[in-house]
Amino acid sequence: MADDDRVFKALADPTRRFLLDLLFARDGRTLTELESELAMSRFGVMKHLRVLEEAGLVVARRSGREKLHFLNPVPIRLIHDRWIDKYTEGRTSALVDLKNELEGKP
Amino acid sequence: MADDDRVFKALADPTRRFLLDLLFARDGRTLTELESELAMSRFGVMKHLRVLEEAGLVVARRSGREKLHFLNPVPIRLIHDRWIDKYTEGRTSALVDLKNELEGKP
DNA sequence: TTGACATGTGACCAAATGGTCACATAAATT
DNA sequence: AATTTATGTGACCATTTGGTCACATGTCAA
Repeated sequence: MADDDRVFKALADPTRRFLLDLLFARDGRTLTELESELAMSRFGVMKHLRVLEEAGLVVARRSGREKLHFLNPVPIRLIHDRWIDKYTEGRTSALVDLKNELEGKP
Repeated sequence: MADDDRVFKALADPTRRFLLDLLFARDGRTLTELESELAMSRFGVMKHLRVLEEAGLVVARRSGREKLHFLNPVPIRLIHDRWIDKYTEGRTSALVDLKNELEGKP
């Protein structure tokens, strides 16, 4: 499976996106801590985290008997740049407006 | 299922992303035309197009015996703005640099 | 060192997904 | 009118997915 496909598939599940949101709010959480935020058994969360790890969206480090999970936004940036950007171009943003104004364009 | 979840799930399949790419390159194609670009039966393509339609990524219009398919990038923009943007911020772009410079920030 | 705690593995299961086919209908062509 | 062309529906099937559980291992604390 291609890298970006793994990322898209990892993002396709709402539980996994919620896990990313949790890690975005605060990094370095343990499995049990993440489990406590979800209405799901520890094993379900483990599987989801594994999918996220294989997509490179989460990086984990073992510390004693705990496993600490960290968010890695790089894959999201990659699919953004290589794929999504193409479909979201063409909108004038405030910044682009500013730039055009400075350059004397209408 | 929530709207953005439908979009993420629709984007999770490489065949469907390829269909979007085809429609991005040229709009208004018929089912048979799209089928001819894929190593898959017409029925498989129909199912994928249906998923894309239900996510709002493709809009179709019947014309005689043909069905014309059009790309609608709005849902991609929405998940971009509401979700992906959050993870892709923090990169200094040329435009942000310019804005900061104008405002006298370092 | 004994027990509690944190994580891991493999079996297992139901439901969703991705795909095919037989058949059907509607529209254009000849 | 007869035929071809374009699309639609429902049954069907294999595989993947999302989830549980029993059990096992490693690590910290009393």
